[in-house]
Amino acid sequence: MPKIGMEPIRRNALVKATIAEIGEAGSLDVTVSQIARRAGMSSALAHHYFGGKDQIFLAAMRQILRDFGAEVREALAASAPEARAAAIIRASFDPSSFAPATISAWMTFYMMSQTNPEARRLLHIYQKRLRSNLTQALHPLTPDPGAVADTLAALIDGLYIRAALDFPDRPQVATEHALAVLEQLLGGRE
Amino acid sequence: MPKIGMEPIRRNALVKATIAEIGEAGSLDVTVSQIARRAGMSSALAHHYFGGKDQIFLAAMRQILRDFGAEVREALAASAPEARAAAIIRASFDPSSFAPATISAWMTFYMMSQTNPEARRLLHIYQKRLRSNLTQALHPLTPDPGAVADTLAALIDGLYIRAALDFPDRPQVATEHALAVLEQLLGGRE
Amino acid sequence: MPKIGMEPIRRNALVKATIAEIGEAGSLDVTVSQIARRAGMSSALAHHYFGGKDQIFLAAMRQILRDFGAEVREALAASAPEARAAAIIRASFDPSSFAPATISAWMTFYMMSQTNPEARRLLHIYQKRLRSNLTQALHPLTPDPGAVADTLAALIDGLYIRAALDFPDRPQVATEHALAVLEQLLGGRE
Amino acid sequence: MPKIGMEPIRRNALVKATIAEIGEAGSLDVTVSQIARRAGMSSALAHHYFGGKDQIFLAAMRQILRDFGAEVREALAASAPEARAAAIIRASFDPSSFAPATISAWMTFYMMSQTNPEARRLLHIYQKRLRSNLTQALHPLTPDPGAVADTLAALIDGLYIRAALDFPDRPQVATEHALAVLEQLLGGRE
DNA sequence: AATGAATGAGGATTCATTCAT
DNA sequence: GATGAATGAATCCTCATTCAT
Repeated sequence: MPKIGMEPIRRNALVKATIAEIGEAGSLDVTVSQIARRAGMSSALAHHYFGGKDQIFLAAMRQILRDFGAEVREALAASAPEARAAAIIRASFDPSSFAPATISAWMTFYMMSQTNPEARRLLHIYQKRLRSNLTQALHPLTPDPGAVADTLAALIDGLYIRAALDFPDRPQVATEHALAVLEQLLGGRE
Repeated sequence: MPKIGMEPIRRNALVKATIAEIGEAGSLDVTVSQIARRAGMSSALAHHYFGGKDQIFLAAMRQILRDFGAEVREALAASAPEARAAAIIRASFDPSSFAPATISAWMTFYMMSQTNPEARRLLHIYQKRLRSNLTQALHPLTPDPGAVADTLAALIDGLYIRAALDFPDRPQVATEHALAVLEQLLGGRE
Repeated sequence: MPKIGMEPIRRNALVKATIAEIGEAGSLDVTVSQIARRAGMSSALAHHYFGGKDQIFLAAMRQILRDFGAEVREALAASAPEARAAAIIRASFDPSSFAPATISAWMTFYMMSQTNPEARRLLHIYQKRLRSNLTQALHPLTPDPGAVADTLAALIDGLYIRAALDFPDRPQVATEHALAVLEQLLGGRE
Repeated sequence: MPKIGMEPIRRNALVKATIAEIGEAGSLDVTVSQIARRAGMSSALAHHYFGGKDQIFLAAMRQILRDFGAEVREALAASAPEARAAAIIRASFDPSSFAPATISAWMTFYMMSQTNPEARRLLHIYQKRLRSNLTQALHPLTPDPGAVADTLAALIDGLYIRAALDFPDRPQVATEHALAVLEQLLGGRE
């Protein structure tokens, strides 16, 4: 007895299942059937709702990006103006970003960006937003917030990849590292 | 007309073909047959020489790493002691590192590292070597070469990914950016 | 036009096709595609329903064993107590057991038993059942039904293999042979 | 530096290696390369000497049959006339016949007989010889040596298969069993 | 809304066999 | 006599995707 208004519930379940499944597999080598089974439905229905595997994954990635965005917004709202840049850094290395599923999703996302335009578009949006957040946060702290933001953004990405791939215990080290650099970059001014 | 001593030739051809094919496809979604065809042999022979697809790719990655290592060594040899850190940075953003094939190979490599132990081992070796090179180069320039090396290494990775994925024209920007940060990090001393 | 409830039909068709195909080939050197084609479906569907080639074959063997078991049961039901041992012998050499497909299946089954645990399990079950049937049938006829049953069971297997491999026309000879031995073995009592 | 007169040595090594390899694999699923490697030569040479995989295996089977024939001959020569039938039975269940390699070879041999004429021919020869040996041995003991020989031959095959496939420890049981039946079959006369 | 049924297309891998040296 | 080189052909299996119900 098909219910009405199931669509958002189903889509949500699929997104969650996708993230979980990718996390367990460590890569995108996950079948649509596996995802659908975990989400409690047939693979046909998954296709019905999303149109194809890529789009299922993209939806999952959008979710991850959305969650991260929310985290950043919260962190910013709770911080004094001078602490906002640090807050962004802390959010970037939040343990939730180091869940195996999230790491795998990011790697897959990077790979996909090279051939899938929609993935590339998404990635650009994310990067622009991060840069904009950083620039704004740095505004009261340095005469050239854009330059510092660029450096920090790249550093965050680099530290993330290294922390993710190398040593599962390095998120904290990465945070401290980035914070130290931030200080140093700003310190040059004083 | 089978000649003797073909093995190294074939292996080499396969490695080259793998890199080229990955470059065109933008991912590891390349069949062994495609690679073998481009290398001018049957897929069976490719298997015969390497044992499997993963090992073919790993051999290709080793080649890329080897090439990069050689480039760094050359750059170091040709530089005055104070210019060595800058030389490593320049080598890291050498146009050869931004060939689509190289970028795709790196992404694939990152992905593989999450599940394939041999890939992970390779990646660690590469990272250790880069850090060691940087530390040594920074020795005459700063009292804490290790810390600066860590920052630079992460920054290089971050800038590389961003340059690779975002804007195919940004290698130069990345170089300058990294060099500027280097100066700033060292400048903290003065 | 996919109907619902096809599974048992498909499985059945595959089992039949497997037996037929093995019969024609004289061995398990039959591709899943051949079997599937004969069963009127794609090889992918065959895999979907059975999971793999071995399991397809095992299902076919189970069918053969089941058919044989039914035959024995019928023969036993229709026989007077003193004639039951003879009935089992007759059933064992029924022409249906000498269909090329059945012979090939048995040979394959024997081979498989050496490496495949499930096949070995099945074989043991079959042998236990045969022995139990024989023992029960011999109960009223001899003081040591177990010993006679063992001899008869081995004799039946030996005669079967010889009849199957040697002379396609020997089933009858085998039956008579086994019946004569039965008499002799029991005659020892008198 | 190719030596002269290597042919018999090579052939012998290959036959031995084939038996060993089949024994380890438990089936004919052994590659020519494996066999050749174990025999210390290239697979090409194996082909050169035997022409093909089937013929390599057939040569191995001939060896097994020859060994068994020799064993029987020896046993017969060492026995008093009344003990010859028993000697054949004992030879048939000699531990050497239950080496995994031998068992697997026999199974393979049976399978092959169904499609390979040369294998079938070989099998017939073996069976005729066994029957002839048994008949001769039974001559002084029973008025119908042919009939008893047929029964014993079938029983031996049946017990062999059962002993081989079921319980690796049953050779002795099989021997005793066959000897008991022999006695009984002859006893019917007295 | 939901799914069981079904498949085409492909893909890694294996192997017996051939051949030039 | 001996082999490294090479491959064609095959085979199992997987999976995203479609469709009738």
